[in-house]
Amino acid sequence: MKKVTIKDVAREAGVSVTLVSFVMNAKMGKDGRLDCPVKPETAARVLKVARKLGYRRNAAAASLRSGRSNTIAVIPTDISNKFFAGISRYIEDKAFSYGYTVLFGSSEESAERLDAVMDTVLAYNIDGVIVAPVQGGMPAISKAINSNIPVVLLDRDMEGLEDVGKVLLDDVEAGKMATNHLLGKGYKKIEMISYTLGISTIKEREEGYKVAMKEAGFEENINIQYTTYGDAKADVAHFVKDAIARGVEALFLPTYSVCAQTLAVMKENGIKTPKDLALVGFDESDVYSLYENSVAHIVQPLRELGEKSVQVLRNMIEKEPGETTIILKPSLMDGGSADK
Amino acid sequence: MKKVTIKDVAREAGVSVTLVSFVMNAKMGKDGRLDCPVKPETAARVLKVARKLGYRRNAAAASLRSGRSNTIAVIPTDISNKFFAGISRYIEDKAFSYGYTVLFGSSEESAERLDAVMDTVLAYNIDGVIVAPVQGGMPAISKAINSNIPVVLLDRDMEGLEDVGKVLLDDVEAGKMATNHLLGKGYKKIEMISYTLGISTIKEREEGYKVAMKEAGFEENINIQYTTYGDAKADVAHFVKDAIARGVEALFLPTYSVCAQTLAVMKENGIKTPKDLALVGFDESDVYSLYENSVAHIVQPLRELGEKSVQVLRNMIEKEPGETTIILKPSLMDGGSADK
DNA sequence: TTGAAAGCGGTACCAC
DNA sequence: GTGGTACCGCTTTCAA
Repeated sequence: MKKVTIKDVAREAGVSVTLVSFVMNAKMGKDGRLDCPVKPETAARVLKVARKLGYRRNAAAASLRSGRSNTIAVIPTDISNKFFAGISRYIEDKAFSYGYTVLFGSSEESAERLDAVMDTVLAYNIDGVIVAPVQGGMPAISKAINSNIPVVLLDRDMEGLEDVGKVLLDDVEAGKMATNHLLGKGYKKIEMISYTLGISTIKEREEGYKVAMKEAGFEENINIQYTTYGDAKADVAHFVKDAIARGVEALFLPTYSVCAQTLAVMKENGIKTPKDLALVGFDESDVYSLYENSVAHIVQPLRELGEKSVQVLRNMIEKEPGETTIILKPSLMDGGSADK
Repeated sequence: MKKVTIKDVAREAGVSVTLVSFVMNAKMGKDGRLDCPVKPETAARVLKVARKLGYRRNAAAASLRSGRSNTIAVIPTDISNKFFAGISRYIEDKAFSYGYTVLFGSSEESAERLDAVMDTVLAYNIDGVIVAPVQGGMPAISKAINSNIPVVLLDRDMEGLEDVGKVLLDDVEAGKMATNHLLGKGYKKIEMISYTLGISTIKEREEGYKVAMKEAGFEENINIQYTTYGDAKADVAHFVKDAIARGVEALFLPTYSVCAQTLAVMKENGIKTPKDLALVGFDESDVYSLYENSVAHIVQPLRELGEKSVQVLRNMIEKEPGETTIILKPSLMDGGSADK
């Protein structure tokens, strides 16, 4: 079986290529099954021939001619991260329902990689991009905007970009929620271990923590320890031991990875939660329920984040009016690690 | 900034489009930096103009004309699975080093979805496909083969497919290894909880388990409980309690998901490992090290699996000779769950 | 309803 | 070394 083109179908069906093109692109209205200016019988015949010959549209040709590809790109920072892996599914489903194909490319939390992926993606005549910005990723994202490709920022905000859509979590609220949960249980010496990643998300979670502590009258207890993405292991071990020594009662860990690191350190050193140290983590993972004492954590509305980002992008692509910035609310999943 | 084409560059640089095409496609040899029949000064000028104008090759046009896209597709069964997420990175890196772009599309363990992804992928003039077969996925995979697109089966074998490359784990060996590890510790009543997924991988792990048990003289202890992918939770709870009641000493869990389910059941019911039940799991996860008593597990050589699959695919695409079936060896990561 | 023909932006082949 | 030009397969006027 070799490449079957629209011409082959046209010849075999005894019609022009135009007709075949019409038929192949016809979405069927909810009534019977047509919507194009082609006689039903002709359409049926074309369809039959196409199927018989195993015709498959050449996306490259279609995209070249029409300038559209019905394809959107999604660039998460780490595809193996449960947060993005979960969101990906919702994005795919929603995109599919709009007739878009989705291409994934991970930036691995690197601006250079983001730039490379963006180049590839732009070369493919993509209709729009959903991207989670990384530190220093501004130029790469600007490229898309300058090429007139609609961009939606997902999960992380980035200032100074014009005409971009945004679908974010209310991270300040998330920080407050986690902190208030611990405060509500009666903990007072609550601290954070955070990343120097320089992304909006984490900064706002820190902000929420601070606000909640202030409001509760424990401003003097506010303390955030910073580590670096990638080699956090040693730092975290040090922080945790130090915290215990200083009588810290609880920690808010604003990402899954820093939480996993912390749990590892605690396990190695026989530090029990919540007895020795109460915890609230972030995002979902099997680890939270399987850990000795299940871990309380902030949950993001993955489905909504995924679906909304596609919706916003679609509106931008089709130039339809609609919300362009959407902020969603987190929720808290309780667990033994926050008990008192 | 609007679309800049090769023509714009040609005009601006005062050369023909042919020259621009040459220059844009020139890979630089390790010496200075050319490899094409273009005078260096001309090449430099073209390059400068291209950069100034912000030229970006239109992949659709290139692919349409040349019939190649320098793009390969990877279709795992579940992108959020640590196994595939890990492999993806190695695939991307290796593919990149060969000058390929990678497109991902998950089949979600569904033949229908695999078919849809395959259609999309074939429409894109893809040069080759790396796919993890799902049950009933034969027709979808045949499509690619019939379209003369090279196919490499990753992780799972599927019989009756001609001219496909294969990069697999020695799953019989993995089953033996896990079982022998437990036998070596002195366990005798060793059983398995497995899936009725109907994929080669799991069947062979079962085979390895049986062989090892037989060789050790415990043939009469061989017992495999089967559950179904998706709704294993209740089954597993039942199996585990039943196993305990029957005096089973150890379980070999041949996938991450069945292992995670088992751990959840054990935690809920206060069943301790290895005291009440010894375990050997499969694949990697943070869970294994963070679980109360760390979990011994079989590890697959992700890097090799990923790199080899790209290599095999490349050889097939370029019609270069080389191994077309590669079987890699697993290893075992010990953990407290297998102690005695 | 239908069809002819003009490109979309590159690449490949050939001539100079 | 360099340039001219016929396509790749499809969509999209425009006319019939």
